[in-house]
Amino acid sequence: MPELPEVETVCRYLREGRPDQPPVIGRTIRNVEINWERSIAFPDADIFRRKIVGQKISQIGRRGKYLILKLDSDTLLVHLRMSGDLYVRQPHMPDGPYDRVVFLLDQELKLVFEDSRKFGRIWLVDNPAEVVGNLGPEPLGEEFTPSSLYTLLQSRHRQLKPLLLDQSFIAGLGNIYTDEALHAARLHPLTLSDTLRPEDAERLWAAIRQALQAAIRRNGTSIDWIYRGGDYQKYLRVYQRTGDPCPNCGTPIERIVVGQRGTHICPTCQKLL
DNA sequence: CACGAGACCTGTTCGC
DNA sequence: TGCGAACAGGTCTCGT
Repeated sequence: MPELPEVETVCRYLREGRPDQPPVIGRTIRNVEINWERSIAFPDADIFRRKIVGQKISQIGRRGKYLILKLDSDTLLVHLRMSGDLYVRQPHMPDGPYDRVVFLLDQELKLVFEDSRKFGRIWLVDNPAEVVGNLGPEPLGEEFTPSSLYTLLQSRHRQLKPLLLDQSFIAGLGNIYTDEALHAARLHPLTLSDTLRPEDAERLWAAIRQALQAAIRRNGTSIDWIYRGGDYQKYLRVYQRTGDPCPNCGTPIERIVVGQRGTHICPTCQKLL
């Protein structure tokens, strides 16, 4: 499900609430149900339970695709991977078949980690850098500039798409927004990173920021039945639009495979340099 | 260092 | 209709 815009949306719902979901800030974790132990990456499930019970959630943030919940004395990190979701369930709402970890809060509220494919992971650590310390820059942050991207691209000799998906290069891009950004920047996904000129890097920089910001404004992209809310899928230019006309030139969008990931390009607009 | 394959999982869709 | 293959928003590990 989630890339940066979807995680940002989940983060905002947890922090600020939404019509069917009260905010989670300030609530105390009274107990935890762990229905799939491997969802807990660290520490072991019994230690996790013992440490987390009684702690209050004081802040909620995001780094790359990680949700970061500050507790009284530890930090809870959640990565939703492919099919995860994290949201508050009210007493009248039924349990679901994919509830992997359920945090029981005050007032019969539950913070539910739902994850059909079981790829998602949760950490409870003293220092969040233990988990997110190796991430690359935040693409919407101030330190990410056209020239910093150009320098980073020059420092590697890799195909653009796998490089943009590498979270230690830039944090937060996934398959959807990488395809969207490369198309908007008119760059072929197999282009080698150190062949870009400064103006190519600047176009890519702008395309990445634009795609992420526009998707956040639409509350993210909903492709499966799993994700509730966002509607950026209506505005996708190439992702899962194989055969549809390119919004720039009308050429049918093609699907190729790059680094074992389905990849969507316009063969006219995105020429290999 | 760069790259490809395989693993981890379950559910849906596609093709015959 | 049925059934296996292919595919899905992610990341890690291993071998070359």
